Order: sequence, then structure tokens, then C-alpha cells
Amino acid sequence: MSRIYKIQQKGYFHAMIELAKTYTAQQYEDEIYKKWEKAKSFEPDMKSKKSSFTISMPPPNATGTLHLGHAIMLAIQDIMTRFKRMQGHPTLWLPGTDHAAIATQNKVEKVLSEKGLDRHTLGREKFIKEVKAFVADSQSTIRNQIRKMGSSCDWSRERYTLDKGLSQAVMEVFERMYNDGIIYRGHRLVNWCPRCGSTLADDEVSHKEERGKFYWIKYGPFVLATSRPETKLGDTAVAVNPKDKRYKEFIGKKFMIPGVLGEFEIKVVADESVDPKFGSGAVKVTPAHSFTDYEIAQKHKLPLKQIIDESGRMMKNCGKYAGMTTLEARSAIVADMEKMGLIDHIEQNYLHNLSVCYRCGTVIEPIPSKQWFIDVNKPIIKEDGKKKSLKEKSIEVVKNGSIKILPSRFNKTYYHWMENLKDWCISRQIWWGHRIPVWYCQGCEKIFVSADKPEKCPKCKGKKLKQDEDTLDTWFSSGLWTFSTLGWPKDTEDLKKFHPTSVMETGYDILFFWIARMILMTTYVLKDIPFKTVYLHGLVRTKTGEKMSKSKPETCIDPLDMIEKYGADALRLSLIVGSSPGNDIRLYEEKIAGYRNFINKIWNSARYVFMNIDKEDIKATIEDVLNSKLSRVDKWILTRLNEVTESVTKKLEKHALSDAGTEIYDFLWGEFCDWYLEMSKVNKNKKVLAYVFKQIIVILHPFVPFVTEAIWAHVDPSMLIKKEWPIPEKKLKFPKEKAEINIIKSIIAEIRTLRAGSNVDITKKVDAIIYAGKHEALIHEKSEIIKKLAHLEKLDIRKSGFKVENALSAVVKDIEIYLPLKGLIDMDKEKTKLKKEIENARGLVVSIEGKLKNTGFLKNAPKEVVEREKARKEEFIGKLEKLENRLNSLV
RNA sequence: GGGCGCUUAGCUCAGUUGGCUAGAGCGACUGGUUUACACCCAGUAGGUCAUAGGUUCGAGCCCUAUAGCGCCCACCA
Repeated sequence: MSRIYKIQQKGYFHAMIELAKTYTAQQYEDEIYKKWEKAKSFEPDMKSKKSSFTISMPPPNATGTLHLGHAIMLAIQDIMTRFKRMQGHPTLWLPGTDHAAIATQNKVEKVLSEKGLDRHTLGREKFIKEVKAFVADSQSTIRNQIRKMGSSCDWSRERYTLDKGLSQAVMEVFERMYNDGIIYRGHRLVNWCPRCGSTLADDEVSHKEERGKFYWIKYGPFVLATSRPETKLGDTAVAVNPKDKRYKEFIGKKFMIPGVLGEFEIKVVADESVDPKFGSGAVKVTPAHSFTDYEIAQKHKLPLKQIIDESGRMMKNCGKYAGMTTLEARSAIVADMEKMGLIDHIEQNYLHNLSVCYRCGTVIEPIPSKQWFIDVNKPIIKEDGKKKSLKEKSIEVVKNGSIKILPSRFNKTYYHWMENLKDWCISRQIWWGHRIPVWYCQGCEKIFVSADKPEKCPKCKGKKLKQDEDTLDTWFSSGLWTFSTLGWPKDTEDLKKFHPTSVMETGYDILFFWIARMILMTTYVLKDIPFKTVYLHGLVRTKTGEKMSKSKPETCIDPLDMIEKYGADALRLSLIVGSSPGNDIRLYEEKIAGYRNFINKIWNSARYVFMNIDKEDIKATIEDVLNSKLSRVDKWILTRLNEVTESVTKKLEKHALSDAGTEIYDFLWGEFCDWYLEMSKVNKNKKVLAYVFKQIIVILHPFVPFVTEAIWAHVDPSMLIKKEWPIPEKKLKFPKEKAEINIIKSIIAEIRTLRAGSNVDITKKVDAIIYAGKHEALIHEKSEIIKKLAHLEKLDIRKSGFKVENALSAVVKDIEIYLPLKGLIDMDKEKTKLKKEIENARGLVVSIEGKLKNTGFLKNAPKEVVEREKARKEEFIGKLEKLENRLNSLV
């Protein structure tokens, strides 16, 4: 606490401390974080008998630096974690990083290529060494940046997907699945990224619209349309719809088709999937390079002819086109076809849907290949005498409510994806990742699984063994994240205590990639769910709703810059307040600055409180407070504090973080500071002042941990992070006093409005007269407060009285307020204002009366609502009367 | 083609199970050295709640349709 200096001043608590006028986050945050860490505050209390609370932090890719997506996730998870920790639950927020196979490899390849190197010239071993160095570097960067956000995660349990333990989990699961026969090797069409040189899972392919040419080609007896004429070299059939009369006679027949490499034979097949209305209704079938065509070929037992290889080039069987990329081949072949008169016509600007790699944007080539797959349809999970497939089980745990997704509309998306899931291709032809633990005996061709390098073949005892060259899909290991990080396959304390985890909090963009995979893997391996609640946050966008991108630095916000400039607390609030699960959030600097102002407001309320209490007051307990002399103002603020505590707790319990944050914000600024602190300048109960302030700091802590901890250093020697969360108190309910103080507040507000609307010099104090009716005693008691807050010289309070000449007036309930301002009143303005108010009040009375005459309303509306309306009617009739009298007196 | 979301003040957003005269922050405007805070205080202006129907005693909220914007999924060659 370097900036707090001591001064000597008599009497008050503040004799010992004086806080700087403005809070400067940079001077506190790092220091406080270190203090928490040193005290092991983030580690769960293993002795507590309460239910545990766990969040597995979605592991940021070990490839770069913190961005706003991380920032929002850290803010949300930290609030949840701190709240539960303060409630006394053993709380674990487990951090870690992911090796992010393809993403990392791509990044390092890019760095290498800048040096003129590539991974093949380097070789597998050296390349992996490079990647490791890169990862170690970015891991330490990310660790520090996670700390910058104030994340209270347990670093002693940090994990990395390539850790020994986690790798063991991966091998163990692979072996189990292999033995269960749900991991198998198959030769089939896969998504191939020619740039990454690897397969991709179906959901790792994204789609992009592009305008291009659509070629209508002469094809024996047909004319048909294609966007990929180069694949003609791999055609083995033409498909038509069985109901299509135009082609009925051709079905089942074979034709010789003229092509750029001479004639070739195709068969005409009938298939329902062909849309007769699209194109010419006839489709050329290239089974080796199109998923649709592959399916047709399977059904009709058509031969497969591969013409494109794994580098995206035409193969040897393509004659003079061999070695060309598909694009080169396309233009060459079209040119040749044109010469041969095989092109009917070419449509320009045709809208295509391209499949591209989600990591590098390269166009995907479907090619046939031998790969490892997970069978998602095989009934393998034994339960209740039935056997369920991975898919069925994954759907079941969401359907039966074991896992709740927030917002719930994502259930539907999840089911749809799961139901349509095909076998998951898990082998990747990259080097960075978990190597597939499969060994091939060169002697007897035995294939077997072994995590470590085996001595000899278990069958023929031969020693010539070769490990599979491929690595596993990165989502295979991250699918195990919630339990592999807790020590599985060992039966650890942590696993027992913290699994299944409580909340999985992540962006909705990885619902399929990750959430679905975790459910799939965990229900298989542990026969249990990985988490109870899924909380999905949205994307952080610019003020105008665009995606943030580094290429537009004027709207792209770097969280670390913002922390440096406004503090982590301000950034956290700007990401939380006004955002709800599943919806995108717009972020811009003014918003962060606004919350920085709020942080400063907290700080200054602390300054005020500390300056106005005695040293021992800061220890005030609820008993001390209840034993002290409580004024109406004290009872009002205690009631409100209690209401807010209860409501904020409820909101946090149901993960309504934004609502909870807004409520404390409004309470601290709009009620505690604007009203209670101002009133306390007239008359104060120091114990109440200290108590209410302390409790606000406590419930603020999960949202703004740094500034609250910094303030707490002057409250109590123990740290706030471990302070218990307050429980609402029945003894702190004073509804009568709450209503009374609301009247006082309204009177003050009315007088302020009257003054501001008049020509009176605002700096000058004025006099006021109040006809208080039945509230005379109350207003008398609070007259000093009214005088101060409304800036009055003299206040004359009577039960009732005659009309006041030359005065501005207002009515609060049945209370009349007059400001006699000789010569400073614009009577016409005053009349207009009164007329407007009368009109308003009359309209209201009429509408309420209408309601009360309505038998439907009386019959159907809840009693409280009817009662409230009756009371309001009385109130406004009273007010209307006063206003009318006033207007008449002005004539 | 299927599914989903959004539309409330100039801007960014709240608005609980339908029930006070629809709120906040920023911006604009008028003023302000008062026991902390000008990163502040007091006040003012600004809204046909996208449109059209419907349900209801009562709709920003529920239902139906339409429009605009956005997202996700899908093999239209």
C-alpha cells in the first residue's frame, strides 16, 4: 500500500490514514495479487464439509496473448469463484493451457517460414523442440496476463494438456476406446487441408461464400453443370433423380464420355438426392472428391478414382495435368475443353459455398484416406441393462437436466449437432500433439496399442516396430479436461472432491468443438457428467457491432492496455454489466472509463467514511449497530442494505451477474453516496456508517476485487478475499422508516427542481415553507437534512396554512411545499407548470378510476395490485386537490 | 434450405413470473469551490418500446404475421 501515508490529526480514525484523492489502480493491483497468492488464498479449503464448487478454466491456447475473449471469461469465472469462496464452499478454479495442435503448429511454421525454414527441412525432432520453446514462452506470458485480470485461480494445480499426467489420461482413454472397438481405423473420404497437410474433423471445416464460374459442360448425352470441371478426371458416374422423366431411359446404362484425356466410361445411376430442378438435373459423380458423390457411390457400388493428392495437386493418373494444383488444372482443362467444343456455356458470378480450413482458411479437398475414427453410434455404454452409444448418452444427459445450458436456447443447437454427428476423425498428420499410441509390427503386421515404446511385438516377438506417424486431434485431449486435470486415471482426492465440476463457462462459439466433446468423452470414460451448468458468454464486439480485429486498431481494444489505463476492476465491470449469457457484448473505451469513475467513487466513499468515524467504529458488528441509537435515516439505509444483500445473493446464485452488478452499482452510488452520505453530514451514527460501508465493500468484492481489497486493508487485518459473505438479517427490516425517508428524499428533490427552474442564483440560500399535514413530526425531525440538501436558509414547517403569495410550489403526496421568492418568479411559467402537473395527475386519477371500475380488473388482478391502485388513487386525488387550490390562488 | 437471436432516448444497453407516470450510463443543454470524489454535484431536454394484427381487466414483456440486421447449421452438383 505504497501510496497511503500517515498523517497526524486529532480525534478521528483518519488520523492514521489518508487515502489519495483518486484511486490509481496500477499502484495497487499487482501488489494485492501477490499478497493473495502468497497467502495461498486461491487454494480450496480441503477440510470444509460444505459442498465444493469447481470451475475448470477453459485453457487458453498456448499460442499468443490475452484478448478480450479471455478477459470476459476470466471476469465471469472470477466473480463466480470469489462469490462461492466467500460463502465458505471449498472452491477450486483450476487454470491451465492447451497445446492447441494445429493452431500452434501453424504459428511456429509461420515464424520459421519468415526465416526461410520449414518443418520438413528441420525434421520432426528439431521442429518439436522449436514449438516447445515457443509454447513455454507464450505460456508464461499468458499466466501473467491472467493474473492481471485479478483471476483467483489455484496456480498450484495448473495443468497443461501435454503434461505427463494428462498425456497418460489421453493414452489410457485411447486404449480403452480401442479395446471397446469404438476407436477404429478406416479408409474413407476425409476433409483434407492441403496447407496444414492434415485431416480435419467435420466441425473444423467452415464455410465461406464466394462468387465464381459455373461451367455447363457437354457430357455425352447430357449437358450438366459443375463448379469444379477438373474433377471430371475422377468421374465414374452420372446421377439423376429416379422420377426425372427426361433421363429415365438412361438409368442403368453405360456411356462413353469424351474428355480431355480421351474417352472414359460412366454409368448412369438413379439417386433421390439429386434435385431435378437444379442445374440440368444430371450430376457428374466424383466419388473420391465430394462427400455427396461419395455417398452416392457407396449406395450404388461405384468405383472410386482418386485424382487429387494430399498436397492438393493432380496425381500421376492425370496425364499432362499431373502436378498442377487444382486451380491450375481447372483453367488448363477448361481451355482444352473449349477447344474440343465440350463447353456448353459458362455462368459468371455464380454464388458458391466453399469449404475452408477453420485455422488457415485454405480450401478443403475431400480425399480418400486411411485414418483413425471414433465410432459415435456403436452401443457401448452399459446402463440399466441397455447399451447406449456415445451420441445417445451425450444427448440424454442434457435432455434429462443433468447438465443445464445457459441460455437454454442452446439446448436445441446442441441436440441438432449431436444427432447429426458422424464418426469423429481423430488422427491428424501434424507433429505437434499427442502421438497416436499405435504400433505396427513390421514382421507380422500386428497392430497394437502401447503408450510407451514396446520392446517387441506381443504376437511374433519381432523387434521391428513402427509407431503411427500421426497425432491426435487437439479436442481429444481437451475433451478430457475436467477430469484429467484432477489427476485421472489416478483416483485422487481432488477428483473425488471436485468432479463433476460445477460450472463450465465459455464462449458459445466452442459449444461443438469443446463442450460437446467433453460431454461425449466424460460420459464414456467416467460414466458421469463433466459439469452441471454450462454458462455461455457472447463475443466481444466493437461499439458498432463489428468483430474486433487487429487490423482495425481504432476500435480493437487490447485488454492489457485498458488495465494499464483504467485498472482491471474497471475492465471487468465493463465486460460484465449489461451483458447476458449467449448474447454478444459491445465494448468501447468510454464504457471502461465510466466504470473507472465508479471505482473511484468507491474509493472516495471510503475516504469519506474513514474521515468520519472513530477508530473503533470500523469494527462495528450488527449487534453494535442494533444497540446504538438508530435514526430513521439509519433504519432506512440498513433496510436497503439488507434488501440489496439479499437480492444480490439471489442474483449471483442464479448466475445473473449483470443484474447483480448493476444493483450494487446503483446502491452504492445512487443511494449510499448520493443520499446517505450527504445526510450523514448533518447527523450521523458512526457505527451504522461503518457497518453499511463495510458490507457494501464485501458484496462488491467479487466484481471489483482489487479496489475493495485495497480499502479493506484499512478495515481489518485479514484479507477480504476470505471474508464470509453476509446473510440477510431479519432484524434489519424497517419498512415504515424506509417509506418516511423516501418522503424526505422526494421533498428535497422537489425543492431542488423548483430552485433550478427559477431565476434564483443557485449559490444563494432561500427560504421554504412546508405544510406537512400528518407528516409534520417527521419533517420537523429531518428539517436540518432538508435544509442542507436543498440548500435552504430557513424552513418553516406547519401542519397546514393559508396560501403563500409570490411563491413556487410543489406537492409530494399530501405535503405542500412553497418557495417564497419575491420578484424572482415568472408567474406565467409557474401557472403553465401547474396546469401541466394537474393534467398529468388528473389523467392518472381517471385511468386508475377506470381500472377500479372495471369488474374484470377487480376480479382477476391480484389483491396487492388492487390495493396498490386504491392507495394510489387516494394519493393522486389528494395531490390533485392541492395542485388545483394552488393554481386558483395564483389567479 | 433449416434453426436461432436482435430491433426500447442521438449512442450503448437495463426492463424479473404481464401490474405505479418505461429506466441507466455516455453524449447534449443549464448551473455549481457544500465534510469524500470535476473520474464530482444539482437540474433540464430527449421514447408511437421495428410494423400490423391477436390474447388479456391490463402488453415493452405472451401469441401470429411482416420488415430490417446478425449468427449458426446444411452435400444443392
